[in-house]
Amino acid sequence: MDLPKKYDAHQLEDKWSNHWVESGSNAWNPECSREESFVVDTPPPTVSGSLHVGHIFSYSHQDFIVRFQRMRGKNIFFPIGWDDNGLPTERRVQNLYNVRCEPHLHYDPHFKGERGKKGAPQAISRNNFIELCHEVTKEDEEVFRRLWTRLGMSYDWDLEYATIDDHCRRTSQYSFIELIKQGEIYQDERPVMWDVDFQTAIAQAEVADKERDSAFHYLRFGIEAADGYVVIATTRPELLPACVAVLVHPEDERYKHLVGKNALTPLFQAPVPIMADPKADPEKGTGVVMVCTFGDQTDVEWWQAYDLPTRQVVGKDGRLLPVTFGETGWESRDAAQANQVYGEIQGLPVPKARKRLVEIFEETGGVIDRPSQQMTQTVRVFEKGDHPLELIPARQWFAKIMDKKETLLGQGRKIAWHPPHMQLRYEHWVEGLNQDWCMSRQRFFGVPIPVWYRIGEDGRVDYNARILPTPEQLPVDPLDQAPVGFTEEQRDQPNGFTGDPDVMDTWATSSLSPQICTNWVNDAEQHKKLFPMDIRPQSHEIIRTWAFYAIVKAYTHEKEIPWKNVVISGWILDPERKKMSKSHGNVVTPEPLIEQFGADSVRYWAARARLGVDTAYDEQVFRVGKRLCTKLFNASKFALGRFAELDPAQLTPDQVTAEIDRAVIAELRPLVERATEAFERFDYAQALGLTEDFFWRTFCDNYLELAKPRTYDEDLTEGRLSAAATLRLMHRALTRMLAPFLPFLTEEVWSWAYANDKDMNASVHLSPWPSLEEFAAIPEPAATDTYTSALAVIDAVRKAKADASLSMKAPVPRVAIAGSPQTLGAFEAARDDVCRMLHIERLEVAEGEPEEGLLDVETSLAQSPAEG
RNA sequence: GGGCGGUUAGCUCAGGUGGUUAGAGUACAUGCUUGACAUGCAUGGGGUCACUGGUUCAAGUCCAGUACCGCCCA
Repeated sequence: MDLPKKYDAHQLEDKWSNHWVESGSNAWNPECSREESFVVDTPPPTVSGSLHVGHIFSYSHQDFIVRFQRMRGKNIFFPIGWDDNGLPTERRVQNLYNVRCEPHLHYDPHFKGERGKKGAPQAISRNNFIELCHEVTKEDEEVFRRLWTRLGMSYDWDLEYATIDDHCRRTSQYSFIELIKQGEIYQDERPVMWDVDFQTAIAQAEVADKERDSAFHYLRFGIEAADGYVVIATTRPELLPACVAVLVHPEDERYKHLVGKNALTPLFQAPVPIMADPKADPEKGTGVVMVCTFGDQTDVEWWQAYDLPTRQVVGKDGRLLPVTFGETGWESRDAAQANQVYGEIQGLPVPKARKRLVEIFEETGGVIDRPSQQMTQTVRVFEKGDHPLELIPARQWFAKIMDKKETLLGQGRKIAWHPPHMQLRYEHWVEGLNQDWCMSRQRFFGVPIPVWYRIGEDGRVDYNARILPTPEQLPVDPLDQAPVGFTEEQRDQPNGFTGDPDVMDTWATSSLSPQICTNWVNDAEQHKKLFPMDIRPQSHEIIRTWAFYAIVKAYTHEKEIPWKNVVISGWILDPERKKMSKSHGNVVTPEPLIEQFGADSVRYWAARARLGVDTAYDEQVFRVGKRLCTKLFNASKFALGRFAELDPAQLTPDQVTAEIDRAVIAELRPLVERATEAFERFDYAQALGLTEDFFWRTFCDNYLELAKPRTYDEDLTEGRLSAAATLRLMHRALTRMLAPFLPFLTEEVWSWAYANDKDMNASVHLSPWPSLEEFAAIPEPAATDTYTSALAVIDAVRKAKADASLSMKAPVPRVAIAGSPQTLGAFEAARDDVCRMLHIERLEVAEGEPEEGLLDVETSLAQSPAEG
């Protein structure tokens, strides 16, 4: 066989990725039993998100594990999906096409999106908008598909899914309806965390804390029917018109006498009760707190506890709503002044309203008690948004989770987490839950909430009169389809129906990836067979979302865990150890790296990082990967060349007769054991490290050099046969052990020599992972120190040559070694090979006590290199 | 404020159940065109294992605390 002259990564990538697709080597076989299968639940990446090296980092980790399991003979279930519904896609579409979704508009069948359009955003209908979203996700998916293929990810592409496709919508809606029927999902109108930019409710899991510059403003509240005032410190003065009560601590002597009286809000002159509550912190601010509709979660609690009135001033768009003081619910002792002041801030966005109101405070005497105090404050922000969240009452769907914290902790403990401390992250999240999962989103591109409502005779929606679709109707869009028994003409009419306008939280769908992949709704038998899955690989920032919600769903539907193992990848950090993200502007895009170093080298880089450990981005590592590839390429060509003329049928374990060959096989055994053990623990990095080190040091630098002279014997001596058999067996094992990491190159090398072996497969990736049984026919060496004593002499002579600035092939007239009889006996088996390798002309052996190490080695070199 | 993880050579990282002189790669220095590989080979210099205590015959490793970095949650 003519082997390629130089290592060309890209040529191999094209060749083999096409070949794998054609041969179907990654296909899952539905006929195999569960015990023979390895079932993987892969994270569907957000396709519209920015793609950077962090993605290929953690996705490669899955593939290392999967490829190992495949070689262990497992029937691999390895699907891939795309998470394309939700805000990121909508935002991308808005920016790309400069459009805005207006749900009240009618669908325009002739509308065509145009990219990069200037001017004011064009308003388009919901369905036109959704069409554009589909268009964009199609393209984005293609980018990912190409990247994963280039990287050699061994997905079964027949199992591909997208969270917006029919199957996922159907599964997600099916789950939703089932949970409504079980009472696990309910609808309620209550204050929810609301993003004023996207104008949607969000869930606790999507909240991020951000530090902001803020200030305490000290305001004087009057006391009704009394002299004096109390001072309240607040960071949200714009909520003053929404004030409904004032609280002090019951034990606070300063204010005890005021409890039961009314305070009067400054400027608005609204009488509000002064009450005592132990949650009012005497240490915070002045010890007096104003309760508003709604400043924070505690306001909501007080509002509920004391049945306080609601004075909503912040609207869903984040601007101050029109209100009239003096009307019922908006009592004021001076409505004219209140309305005049409020008129100044009505309609303004919250930050501007705050600024303006503070100006009015300053202009008006007797309001400000003392200068405001600058501070930094932690505010809650939607993780994908910019402005602080508001608490706004709205009708939403919720999944019950607060009632099953203990149960969910128990479910988490049934799962093995890798590394184990990641389970704590899950536990802490569950323990810290403070509200049910808000599942509905006021968005457009997502899985619709599959519910209609009856409309009464009076034209009002009766939210208690729900109409649910039948399973056969799914997936359904209640805004486009009428429920059974109704016609489209009855939509939004008295005695008719209306569709729920909302979509689900994207996690409501992706939390079902185990059910989606195993075909829970359509094929109960297959689902039963694959569920729970074996592993869930993912990174740690989505423990609270993807992992958590999946555990919730698996429990509520089947009282089961979704997978037996969760395998957590770390992050790639930038060299300053900051998280890589588009907003930080520190992302590295993967394509140029694959161009420059090749896919195998990029995979090598990913494989070097241990599970769960955040790793600084270091481009050096790609170069190291490339060097390993080049080394494997060259060493393979050479090693194979050493036995190419021999019939592989001759190179069997029983031909390994030389002691030194048996000794090196004895070195290989623990490697196989340890690497296998590491891989079984999902510690691919350890497996790679051990294998790489052995391949380079033991195999290339030492054994290959040691055995080389024998392989050049002209006759087919026993020694030559033994060396050839050892080389072949060892190289065949090492190639397989590197295959999960370097799938392209190892497949190429495999095709040169081993594809036709009877006990192997044509593809290295379907060949068995090396085992000790493979070498069982090779006896252990008679002495334990044959290899190590050879190494001691090799090291010493090499050092002597290096110190003398001699070439490694320079002849050595004399070497004298001294050691124990046992060591010398062990060395005897390596003597010929060592002498031939190092060009030692005379080797003298003497018994003695070595000063250090196994042997004393004295090397006599030629007087000068010139004469030598 | 609570929790989790980290701190080992200039850099990136390994270091099962404590046990000779703490490792690898890279970078650096020197030499070597070795019967495959100069994208290589050989040799070498380079460490107060963050710090302070403690347990122990023995601590990078176990315990307590401190500092700094990162993350998660208030």
